[in-house]
Amino acid sequence: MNIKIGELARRAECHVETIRYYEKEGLLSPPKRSGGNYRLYDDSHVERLQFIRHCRSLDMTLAEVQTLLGYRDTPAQDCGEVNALLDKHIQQVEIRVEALLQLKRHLLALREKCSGSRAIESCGILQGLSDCSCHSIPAEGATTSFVEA
Amino acid sequence: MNIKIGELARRAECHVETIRYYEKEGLLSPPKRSGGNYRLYDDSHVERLQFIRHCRSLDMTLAEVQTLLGYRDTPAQDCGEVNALLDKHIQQVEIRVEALLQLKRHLLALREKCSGSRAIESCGILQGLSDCSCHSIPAEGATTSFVEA
DNA sequence: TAAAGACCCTGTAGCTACTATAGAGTCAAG
DNA sequence: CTTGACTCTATAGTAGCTACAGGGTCTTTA
Repeated sequence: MNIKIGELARRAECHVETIRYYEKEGLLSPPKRSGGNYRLYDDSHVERLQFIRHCRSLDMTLAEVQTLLGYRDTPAQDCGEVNALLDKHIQQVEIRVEALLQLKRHLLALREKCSGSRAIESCGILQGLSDCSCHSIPAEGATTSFVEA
Repeated sequence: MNIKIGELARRAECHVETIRYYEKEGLLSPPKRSGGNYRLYDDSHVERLQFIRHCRSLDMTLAEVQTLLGYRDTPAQDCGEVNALLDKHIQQVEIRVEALLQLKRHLLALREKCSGSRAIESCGILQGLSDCSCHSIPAEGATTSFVEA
């Protein structure tokens, strides 16, 4: 079974460019090529790419995905480290949720400061934004980035 | 009152490079220079930069900050649009929180699949990650990025 | 046989909001 | 006069792609 990159992309629901990017980053090993220099994939590539995309949809970094792929590739070990990686990832998500809820509280407090259609000069929101008394910066590790659809 | 960029950075609690970056991006207008070509700032710059940093700590994009600065610079208007911008921003935060909670549910479900220290081959988590049946991609606009401390 | 269209190739630049260098110049204190 | 703290510009890097440009390949149809 030899499929070209477009078909692989369709089966894993991702862009062709993303596949080439993963190859460049070492998550997918360079596949064999056709006479016309087209990349040729088989079922194992489909499965591996789906694994990667699934991890990405769970918001893991490519480094985390690399680690998991490494575990997959050495089946002799036990999977305690897989569990640990996932636990750590869940914890990071929890931290982000907390940071976002804190952020929302700040935004709502700010929004309270102006409810009407006042003149810009007396707008409580703009004034609140100039006031730096609550200038707290969210905790580190609070950064998110999601795979796009 | 003429302060140099380092002092401005100290007062707004941000990096010198960030200030130069904001100038390049048009959020701060180029200040006057000293004989030795040093940037010289005054109180209005301090206030404007604090405004920007406050907005950033609330996770607004630089484009949103630009818009708010624009409103500030035209005090004749009323501030209905300021309220609208903030409402939209709050809504985006809510969407992100929901996406993250959904993500956490997925991760916890995955984590349930393996609790022991089994051999890698039979690890339920790695198997779950290969299975693409729940391959849902988080909603757009779910991306977060925070100002770092 | 030729041309059109769909697909593929490499390489590079762009996105956000900075951060981090390199290599040079300025300025005040000792 | 030298040291050290500060500043300047310009450029490259971060994550994870995405979007070209400028070509080549393959299949189908006229």
